[in-house]
Amino acid sequence: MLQLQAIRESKNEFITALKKRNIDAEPLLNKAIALDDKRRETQTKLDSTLAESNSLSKEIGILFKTGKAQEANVLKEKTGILKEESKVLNDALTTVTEELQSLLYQIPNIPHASVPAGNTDEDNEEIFSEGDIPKLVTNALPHWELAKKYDIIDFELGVKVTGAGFPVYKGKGARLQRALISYFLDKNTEAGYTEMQVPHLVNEASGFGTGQLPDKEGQMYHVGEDDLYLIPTAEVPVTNLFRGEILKEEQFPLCYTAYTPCFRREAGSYGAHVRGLNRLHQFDKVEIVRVEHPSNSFKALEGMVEHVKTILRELKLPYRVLRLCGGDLGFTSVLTYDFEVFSTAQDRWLEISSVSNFEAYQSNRLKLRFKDKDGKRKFAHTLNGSSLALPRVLAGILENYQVEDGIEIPEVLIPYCGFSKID
RNA sequence: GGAGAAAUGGCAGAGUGGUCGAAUGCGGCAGUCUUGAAAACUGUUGAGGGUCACACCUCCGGGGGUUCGAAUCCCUCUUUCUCCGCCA
Repeated sequence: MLQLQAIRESKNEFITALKKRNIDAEPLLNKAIALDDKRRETQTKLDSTLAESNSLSKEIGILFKTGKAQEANVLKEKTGILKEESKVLNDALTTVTEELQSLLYQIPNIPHASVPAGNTDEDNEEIFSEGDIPKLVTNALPHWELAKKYDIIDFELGVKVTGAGFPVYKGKGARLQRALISYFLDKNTEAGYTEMQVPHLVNEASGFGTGQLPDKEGQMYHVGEDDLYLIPTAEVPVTNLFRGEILKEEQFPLCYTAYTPCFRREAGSYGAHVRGLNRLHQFDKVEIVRVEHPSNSFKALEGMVEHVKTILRELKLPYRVLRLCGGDLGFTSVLTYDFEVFSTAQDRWLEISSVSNFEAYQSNRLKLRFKDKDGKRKFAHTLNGSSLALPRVLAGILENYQVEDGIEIPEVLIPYCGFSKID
């Protein structure tokens, strides 16, 4: 959520920047300022009404104590009127505050200067690529065929137990999954991230804190009976660990990593691009989350990008890094880098990581602040990234490492798997 | 799931209708003393709104109510603890 003060100070810059998201923000921002003016005005009126009422109450107390009941009763009538007034004003304040709040929820974050304008993923900007695209054997198979051939992932079993998009990993497939999780967590730990195990269900307040609610309600599974949401990413529980906190400056940076399954309804997705592991309702992901001093958040973002690169380099997967354009940028993000691995057998790029800086947008919702040297409270910056999402990494490995008589295991994973080939 | 108890500032813990935004202790910060540190002593120390700055307003788990006036009384929800039951 944007800060009112920032909107007031930088309205024109915000309007220009939000054009990159193809949004005409001018009416929204003007309305926000107008509502805030109204809110302040109402608040001031209410305050002075309450102040008058408070001082009268004190007088009444004194009058009763000194036995002047008659005079007290005269004042009581006055406070009665003030009470009516303050009730009306209080209702008006509630209304305008809620209106302002829901308006602010509708305004996305301001894209960074480096974010290219654009509408779709076609307009994303490739900024880096690495790794050779392997020459595969003739009759190379896509991962869903390989999964069947070597009996390591069973999509039909998942359909039987739950439904489409809930695969069952079997034997070496399951072991490879577990190996990847351990490997990612170890790499993140090495890089200074503290491993956490967090709940896989969150309450409504957490959904609001990181921005999944109110907009993306339909993307999360909701347990109505207990009013809880299945997490779509570890970002939600991990970032919300710090909801409402006031940090000390010397606590920065806070760096955490967590493995969780992720649950996404993916309403409306269909077609060839969602075959196999390409798009699932439940998948595994290892996430990294940072809470940073505002002066360091972009440096931290670059550091996260470099960190993810080292992992892909070790896995020897061909990948590229994209800077997302305004139209593709997530609602709460200022700047996002997507990592894509090349799926040779499908002849397409698969997104495997998304690394973002949210600046103060989430912090404002979370009320995640720190005290600076002058003792002033300011919003911290939050960042997160996948390091990494499992299914498409797995797809990339299966497809790119396939040989005539099986699938080889990337060298760094062999100690984790306990085998070097799937056959 | 049943029965009971509780929820107060960073923490501990007073406060049961009227200068209570809240005693006291610990912790934090600043200072005195000291070569330095510790100890001791003195001062200071919650959050939000509002203001140029004050004033002022709101907040004692959340919401609602009674009252001129609520941390304090009533209703309700949530959470925690104890006991019983069930259970990986």
